[in-house]
Amino acid sequence: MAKTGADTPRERYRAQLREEVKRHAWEQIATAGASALSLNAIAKRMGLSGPALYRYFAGRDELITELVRDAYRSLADTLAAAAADGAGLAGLARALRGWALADPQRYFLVYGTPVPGYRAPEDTVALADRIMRTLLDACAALPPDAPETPGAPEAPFTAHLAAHRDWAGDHPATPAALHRFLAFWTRLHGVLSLELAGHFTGMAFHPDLLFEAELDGLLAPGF
Amino acid sequence: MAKTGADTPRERYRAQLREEVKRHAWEQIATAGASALSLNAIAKRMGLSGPALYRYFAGRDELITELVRDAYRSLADTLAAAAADGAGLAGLARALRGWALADPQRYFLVYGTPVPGYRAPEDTVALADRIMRTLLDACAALPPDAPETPGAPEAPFTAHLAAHRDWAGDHPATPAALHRFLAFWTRLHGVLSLELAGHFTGMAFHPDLLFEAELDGLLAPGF
DNA sequence: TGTACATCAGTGAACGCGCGTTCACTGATGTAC
DNA sequence: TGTACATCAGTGAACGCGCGTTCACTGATGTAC
Repeated sequence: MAKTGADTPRERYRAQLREEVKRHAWEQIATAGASALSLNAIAKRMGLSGPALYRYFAGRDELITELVRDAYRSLADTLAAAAADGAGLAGLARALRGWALADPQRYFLVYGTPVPGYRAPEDTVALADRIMRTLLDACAALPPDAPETPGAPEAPFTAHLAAHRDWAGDHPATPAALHRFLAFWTRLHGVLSLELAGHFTGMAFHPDLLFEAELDGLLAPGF
Repeated sequence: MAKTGADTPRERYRAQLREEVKRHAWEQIATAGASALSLNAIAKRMGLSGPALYRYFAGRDELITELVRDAYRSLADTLAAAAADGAGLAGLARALRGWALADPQRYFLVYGTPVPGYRAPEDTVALADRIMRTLLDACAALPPDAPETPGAPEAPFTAHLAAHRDWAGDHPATPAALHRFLAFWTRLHGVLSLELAGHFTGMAFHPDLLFEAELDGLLAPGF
């Protein structure tokens, strides 16, 4: 009787085929980029006729939106699983890197160049929040910075965050933790996105060592 | 007699029209992203017929390549001008940020999500090198880190760079300077690209303050 | 267990679109004597 | 300064392509009695 989670053979088949479409979509994105995604091409690859897919997706846009949602969910789950396994901030960082390396175009679909017109559906911000909350938790869980040297002034941006912490909602993170979270996010994204985009090719160093070096800096007191 | 720089009226006109095409191309990219760039659409907007543009560009690919080249050149020139004005690393950072904010899609065309198949033409790596060299110069020009506390070990990644500095060619930068350059590049790219992609919207802090905070960290000894 | 009906997956044809690109041609602009 | 010729910008028609999407239809799968 439950409407959600109905499990007739037909519904199972539908869900299965939707998944297969998405698998092919990811393949196509990996090969030619997200802008080249085409319903007809996917159908052809699956041995179906073009219009068949309209039984499963309202159109190209819904498919892309679904892929974005899946990417967010996958990353959120990966980080949540790492956190549940007791990973600290360093563990989360490495989980993030692993996730990104596993499928660069999936990473870019979420954090890459935005298409000027595109507006992400409402519910993806909740998914993005889940990711940020997990990272923020780990930042807040770090041992607080050295017993405040009296007279050592807070970083100006940390002070600024104390006055602009609305976006963190009711999260009990200190301004310093918020600051560390933002540094964590932006620095690791910086290394990762340049690495994935191939901007380090031709340079002989190992990107994972640069990643670890940045991570080290983020874990240091005062970072 | 000089083949280059010939300046007949016709050649001036050609150059002028090529520029106009590129201006429209940038507008189109800013509105709908680089993947939506279309020669026909540009021609229409200029009041010309589609095939007319083939007098000026061999095709869509040559136009895009030319835009990439221009973007690289523009950034290289901007940084070189700042350096010539006596700007240090902080000044270069702010020049970079100004350049990126002036036209986000231009920034993304160079440092954004790569199209899987695309191979950048050979001469753009030389332009990318010019940019990196300017930044590397500024990193090398910083006062060297505090008189090495004896026993304070070098960061492992700095040591790694000492053994993998080929990409810096004959640049007389110390491994520490190379390391600082990479941190500079990746951290600022991290803040910038997330800001330009709109990932901070909804958070109430000022991105320029985060940028300055990261910059501060990069200028500190030991960063 | 068997028949009658409803549901739904998938097809093929079709529409309109915009794209990149080629080609033969017209008309204006510059050049040489 | 004037005429004859070459150069080149831009046009319009055309080709082939793949796209997203709609629609009427067939045939298989499930459901109810």
